[in-house]
Amino acid sequence: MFSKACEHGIKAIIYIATQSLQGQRAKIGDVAINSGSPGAFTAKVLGTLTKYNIVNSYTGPTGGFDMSVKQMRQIRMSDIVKIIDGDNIYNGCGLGLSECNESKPCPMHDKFSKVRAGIKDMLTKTTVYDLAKGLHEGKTVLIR
Amino acid sequence: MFSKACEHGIKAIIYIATQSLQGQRAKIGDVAINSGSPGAFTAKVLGTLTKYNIVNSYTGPTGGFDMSVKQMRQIRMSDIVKIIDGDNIYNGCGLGLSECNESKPCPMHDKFSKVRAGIKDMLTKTTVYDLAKGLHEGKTVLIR
DNA sequence: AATATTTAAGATAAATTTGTCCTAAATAAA
DNA sequence: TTTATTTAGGACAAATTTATCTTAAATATT
Repeated sequence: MFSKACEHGIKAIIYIATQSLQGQRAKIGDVAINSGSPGAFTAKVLGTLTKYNIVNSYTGPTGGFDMSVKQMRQIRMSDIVKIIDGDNIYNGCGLGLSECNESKPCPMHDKFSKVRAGIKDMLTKTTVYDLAKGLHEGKTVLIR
Repeated sequence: MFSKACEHGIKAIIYIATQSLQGQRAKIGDVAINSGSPGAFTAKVLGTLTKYNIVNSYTGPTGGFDMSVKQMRQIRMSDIVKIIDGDNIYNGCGLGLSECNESKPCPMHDKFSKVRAGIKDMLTKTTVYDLAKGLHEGKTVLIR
């Protein structure tokens, strides 16, 4: 469904958000340990997300990553997925055709587009804050 | 969503089914041309699907692939996807955790499992015949 | 029986994704 | 100003997926 880069990116963002809720910046090492993801790899993904103002980064001692509550509430999972994996998941053909639409559909188009709409809807309605809250309250986990 | 192997496999199966509806076996070369997929690669996927009795293969002149109408009506897209891509799409965690369930869920579990159920439902309710019919009637296409 | 045609299957190659490593740049603190 | 710490980013490596190539096995036809 999502690429590994995207999975790691999402987990990292959720962890950073929970730390930010506690007034703490998260260093990439902490992020890696607490989100169960490879540090250097995740660092690159966070670099991309920083460029898009999804998360904020700071160099030097006391540096790390953080998010404002405003960011957490505004940024939707659909934004993050789109930045990392592109929008193929929202618009792409289920059978990989370069184009596929109502007027010239692939055999799965009708049924597939409904599923896709469901995914998009779900990701669009879910903010970083929504997910960070569950983790912060101990109702969900990032590692197993 | 699906791997390339799965996309090519599904397209190939749908093409073979339409040919079978016309009483014709499809050779791998025909399949490749008419489903827009790489022949040798798709041949391997069809080899796997043959092993699982999704499709029938015959060697020698007049050989090729075909499906009975009974097969087309019984075999669901979920069967094909499971054989090629495994059942991660039905049961896997959206964030890639090795385990993820109600009692110890990842932050996306609740919302993600609904989406997954939608995908599974769609694939389970769609048979090869359903899709082959649309292609056979010229309502859908395999190449663009 | 010989031949031509087709799938089967293993080896190999190319491309993409995932992951690591190392150096540079930024910056807080001593 | 020096030092230690952290992200940034390029080069590189490993793993996986996608795709090709070649030979063997099966089989219909002559």
